[in-house]
Amino acid sequence: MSSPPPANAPSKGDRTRRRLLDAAAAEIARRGPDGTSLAAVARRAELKAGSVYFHFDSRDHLIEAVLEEGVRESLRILDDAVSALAAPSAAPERLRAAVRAHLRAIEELSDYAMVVLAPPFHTAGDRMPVYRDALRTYLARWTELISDAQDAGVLPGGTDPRSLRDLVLGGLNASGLAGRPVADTARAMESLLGLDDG
Amino acid sequence: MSSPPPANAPSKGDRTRRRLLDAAAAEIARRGPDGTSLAAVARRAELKAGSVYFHFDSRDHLIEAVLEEGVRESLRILDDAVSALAAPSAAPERLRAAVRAHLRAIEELSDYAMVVLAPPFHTAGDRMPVYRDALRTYLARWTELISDAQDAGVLPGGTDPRSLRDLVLGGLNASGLAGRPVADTARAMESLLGLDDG
Amino acid sequence: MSSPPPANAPSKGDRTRRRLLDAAAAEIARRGPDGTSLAAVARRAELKAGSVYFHFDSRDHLIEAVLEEGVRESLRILDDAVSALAAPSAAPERLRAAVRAHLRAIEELSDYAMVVLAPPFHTAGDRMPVYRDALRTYLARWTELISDAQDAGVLPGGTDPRSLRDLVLGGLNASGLAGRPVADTARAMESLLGLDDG
Amino acid sequence: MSSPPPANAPSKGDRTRRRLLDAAAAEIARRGPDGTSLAAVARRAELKAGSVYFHFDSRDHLIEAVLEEGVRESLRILDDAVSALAAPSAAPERLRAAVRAHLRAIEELSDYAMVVLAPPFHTAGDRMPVYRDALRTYLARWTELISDAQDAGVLPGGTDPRSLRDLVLGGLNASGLAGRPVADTARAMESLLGLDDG
DNA sequence: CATGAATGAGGCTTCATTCAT
DNA sequence: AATGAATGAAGCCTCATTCAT
Repeated sequence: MSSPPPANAPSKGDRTRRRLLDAAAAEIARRGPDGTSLAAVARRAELKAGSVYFHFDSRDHLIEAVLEEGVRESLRILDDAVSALAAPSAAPERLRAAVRAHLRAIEELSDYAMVVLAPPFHTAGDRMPVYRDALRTYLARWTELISDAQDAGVLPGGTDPRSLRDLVLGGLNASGLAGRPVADTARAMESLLGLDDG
Repeated sequence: MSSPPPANAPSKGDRTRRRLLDAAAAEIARRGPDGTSLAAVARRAELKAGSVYFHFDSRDHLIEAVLEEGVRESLRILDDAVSALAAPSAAPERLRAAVRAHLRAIEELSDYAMVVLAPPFHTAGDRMPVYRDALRTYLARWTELISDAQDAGVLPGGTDPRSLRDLVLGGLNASGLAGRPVADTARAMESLLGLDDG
Repeated sequence: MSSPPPANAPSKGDRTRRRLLDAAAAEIARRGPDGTSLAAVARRAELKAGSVYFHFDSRDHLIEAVLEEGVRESLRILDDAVSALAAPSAAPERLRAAVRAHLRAIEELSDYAMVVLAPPFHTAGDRMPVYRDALRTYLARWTELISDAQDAGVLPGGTDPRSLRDLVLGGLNASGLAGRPVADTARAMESLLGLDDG
Repeated sequence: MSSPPPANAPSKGDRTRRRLLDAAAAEIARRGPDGTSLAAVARRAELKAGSVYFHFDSRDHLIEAVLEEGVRESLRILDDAVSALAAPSAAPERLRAAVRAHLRAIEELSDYAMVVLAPPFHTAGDRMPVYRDALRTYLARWTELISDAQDAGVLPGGTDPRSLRDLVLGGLNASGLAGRPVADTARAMESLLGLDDG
């Protein structure tokens, strides 16, 4: 017979769930949340549409899970990068690390990043509280970083840090989602932010 | 018995067409192109869904008309602003005028701007050549402005001007669409671009 | 001003009505009564759909007028041909004249014939009494001709003449509508009916 | 708890599919392919319109399946009848068997036959290649039979066998579809074709 | 006479969802 | 854990028809 599974191995159900999340992320990245049909996701995951309901309560719950996972992973990458700095580190240094982390997230998360960062998807937040809260946390973290940099004189004070944050994140996302080379984008943004040299 | 209409008065059809475009812009701004149903547009325009076909060939044609008008108007505002400068004017001056024009477009065009600038809508471009071409023209104009600014030493050379362009436009759009005060956004962006003083 | 029209000249309305009938016949011949839309007919007649209602009470009335005209003309051709024979003429001679007249009708009436003779259109008869009655008259005339030929010993007696009539007309119609050369069809049918030589 | 189904029992899906085909045949026979609405078919099959799509890709595919099945069954009946003759059998004998087979098909296939044989339905062939090909095969088989009969001197030579075939099939169809007694129609056609006695 | 504009009904199709198996 | 089958709502579109102009 088959040998017993290792202790922490993902069960069959876990693996199917993962396939569904990946399939949904791919569809959402290509067609947007509204253009994504359960049938298309199921097909991509090699399942029938009805079977999705064994793993998720509804189409919206599946989509929300994808969006939330995207933001949560982005936050993890961001926090890891900032934590990895020799503490205590200066605001500009942290800001530069954040810029790079954000771009790395876009690169590494592929479909999940596309799904999360494209601004118009934010409208989905209305119906999806878990996703909305995760996004708020992510943005709050950035607001802090920006605010600190303003206090340190690296960024212009007297401006709502959220405006600056949107300017920075919006720029990074647009460039990243357009497929510009990450190194290019990073260098240009760091130059604009006056973070050129260590 | 009714007095004759003035020479250039819009006909009843013209007025209905305009109502439809505005209604569609509002819906698209709120739900995205894919989330916009013909019935919702018609309801907003106080028409029945079937009547839309008297004015547009299909839902897609209507949506494309909205997107295209948004970009076209944005381009007009941009070109007007740059042309209004005392010629010949320097690259930085032109860039600053463009930044302000773009923000003004976001403000003035309201729904149409939202519709046009939100990056993910770009996917709609696949099926909508007229919109796609208009968008290309708009982006090309910006690439030029950026490139000139690079040549003038205001922006970092050695970077693909399209990366810089996406950074700038992406930032402005995100900030503008998020409803940040335009003055704030303008000041912050000009500071980042080193355009602070004349 | 314009000179007064000649006494019996068709009025403008008459001419439009004729254009509509011809256009409808063409559409019906190509797509069948159910596949024929008012818009298509109007387009072919270079009118707008709404204008049709000035000339006909409804789409069904227009279609019925076409069908009826087709049968009426076929009957005229048939009666003319039989009347033209040197009276009194024998049954076989009359039958041969009828066969040739029917084929000539198919040829000359073109769209109108196609419209009339294709059996499945008979279902339209349910809603269209004028057409149904005209068709009955036509079929009755043929039943007589067949019956006379049976009495004259040219066709097998002891068979319901209507069965024979359907056999003959069905064959002629199928061959004619399939576009077989009329001479071929006529010769073959006359041979089957034993009408080869005078 | 329920006893296991017999080996070759049709599944629930098979039975629904059959109900749909029958319902569609009935509708087509009564209103023609163009007059047949999905809703009407679904109602007759005691299903909702949308459910049809679980079994067929589109309304056109369903209709084509009906037409094709009608011709295919007719061909089977024809081939069975001719094969059943003591081989080798003479051309006239085969032709007589074919005439009777064709009439039997009209009788047995009921709605399916009506659907298949009514000439104007041929226009449907444009969009329906499977049906078109089946029909061609059927007609080709008849052309052979006719041609052989010509060679054997039973039917007039010097005439395109396809004209003769249309004459014969058109006659049989018209008479069969009009509901004439099959025995009457068979006797009359055999008399016309000179096939009266063995 | 004819058009422009609108309507309401109906048609085809997609889709999220349910449920028995 | 997954499928087969069905549903009902909704979406897009066509069309006969009406009516003011």
